[in-house]
Amino acid sequence: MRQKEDPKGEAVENVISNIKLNPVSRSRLHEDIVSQIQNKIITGELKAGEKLPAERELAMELNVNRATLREALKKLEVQGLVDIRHGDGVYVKDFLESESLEVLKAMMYREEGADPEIIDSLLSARSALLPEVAAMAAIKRDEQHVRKLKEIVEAKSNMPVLEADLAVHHTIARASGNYLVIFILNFFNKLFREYGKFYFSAPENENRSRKFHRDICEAIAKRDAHKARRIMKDVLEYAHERTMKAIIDR
Amino acid sequence: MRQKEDPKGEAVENVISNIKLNPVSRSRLHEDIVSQIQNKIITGELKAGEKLPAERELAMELNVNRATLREALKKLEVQGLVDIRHGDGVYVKDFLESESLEVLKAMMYREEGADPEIIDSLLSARSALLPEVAAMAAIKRDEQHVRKLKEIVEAKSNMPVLEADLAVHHTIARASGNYLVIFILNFFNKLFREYGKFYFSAPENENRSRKFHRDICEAIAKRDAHKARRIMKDVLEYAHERTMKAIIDR
DNA sequence: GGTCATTCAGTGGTTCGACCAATTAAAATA
DNA sequence: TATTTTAATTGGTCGAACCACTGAATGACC
Repeated sequence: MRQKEDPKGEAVENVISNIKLNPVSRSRLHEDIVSQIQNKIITGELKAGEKLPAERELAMELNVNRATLREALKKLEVQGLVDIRHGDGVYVKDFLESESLEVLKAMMYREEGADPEIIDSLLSARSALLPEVAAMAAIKRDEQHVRKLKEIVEAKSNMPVLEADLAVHHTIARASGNYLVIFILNFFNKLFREYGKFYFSAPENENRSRKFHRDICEAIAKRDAHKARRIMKDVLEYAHERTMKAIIDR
Repeated sequence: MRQKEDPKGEAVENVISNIKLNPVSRSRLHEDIVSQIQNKIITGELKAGEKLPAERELAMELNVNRATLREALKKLEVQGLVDIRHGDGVYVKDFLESESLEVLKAMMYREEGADPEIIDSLLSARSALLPEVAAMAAIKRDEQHVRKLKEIVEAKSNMPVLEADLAVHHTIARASGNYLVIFILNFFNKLFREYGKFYFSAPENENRSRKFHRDICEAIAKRDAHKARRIMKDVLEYAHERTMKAIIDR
């Protein structure tokens, strides 16, 4: 039975050989570690099922204390990126099984600039979900939501069109009365705030959005679910196409 | 300047007086702490903006070591529930502003039994999103996904029907090739694992699901997006109705 | 009296070294 | 050979210390 710590054991070779993690600068140490391991997992350098070196070893390799490394591992555990098993070891999980939007965000931001594949994912997901949300909103909305929509439509000349657009989407999500939808839409909007500039850089798209805001507001006010769904679907598919074109041409 | 630790200072009174956190049993200590603080935030006992006692104090109150408390706080930080400011303190955040699905899950699980409104939200959101995902999957799937679906369909007599159902949804999400959709579906599935029992308690629903798995697999294998969308839509609307009925009648 | 730079106690961040507890596999035993 | 025992490995907790940042009290200066 071991009684002493850090028995100066030679590198264990029955686990993945060497994952080349860099020693780290002095400040937000554990955050740097989180980023490093997160990136190695997301890029596939660390694959699902692989066992990380023991904490004592890994800490030494990173040139940090074990407690600091453990704080980093705890964060990665919450993000669903690693599985920590008492008495056994730390195992890499499949990051696509993660439900952490933090991880998704890390995937999106891991490349400089805009990753066309990720933006395409976002725009597709919006196109898939929002038409039905618009229909739900048309049915379940109350006067308060209609008032809010009209406010945005009327005030939007004083409002950047991207902000107005996000506000319209957000209000429609609220009007749908569905908690999950509100949550998901909040996340979509946070991402679209980054990427919407590619779409709204063209003036004709801005005009189209203004018209869209008027039309969807009217459809929801009239409780016309079918029309709301159609309007939303059309504008999102148009925006999808134009945004991808703008990104590829840039 | 302080040179010694734990200067036996009297309880500081310029922060929230006493949040009554219970000392904790010996195993998964930091997880118990996470749960306690999480609950206190979600129930509103700890309000946004409030400052937690200093780590050294809080650790003493919980009867745990400071390192253990810090691991718990790091997890809460990732969940977006607290804001840790070096040299200042730990502040409670507004959990409704969080984009962490972990937090949403904690909110859903905080009541005993099943909250009909939450389940209705979940089933509506599924009905809104998944038909389009099925259509996407029919177009973008490759052979690997078809093989996986057939495996599930054939093996599912040995598999609890709920697990088979979740696996089918998950495979379809992967086949869609849309990262956002995969993440969102993972989350839906984790919730539905809790609530699906209300639906599958009826044998006729289990049979319907088996047929659904066969049909959607076939439609996707044939790249028939229209049929896949229709099949998914029908089964989800049926499941929505039956599940809500089962819950209300229970 | 008001403004600014300084000081310093308090707080989170990191380090060290140790022991506890769960797991696994090798070794001893039936 | 099958089972039990043992010991090494690994994550979990502990406690004590020092480092680094923040903000408010202090005091010099205008």
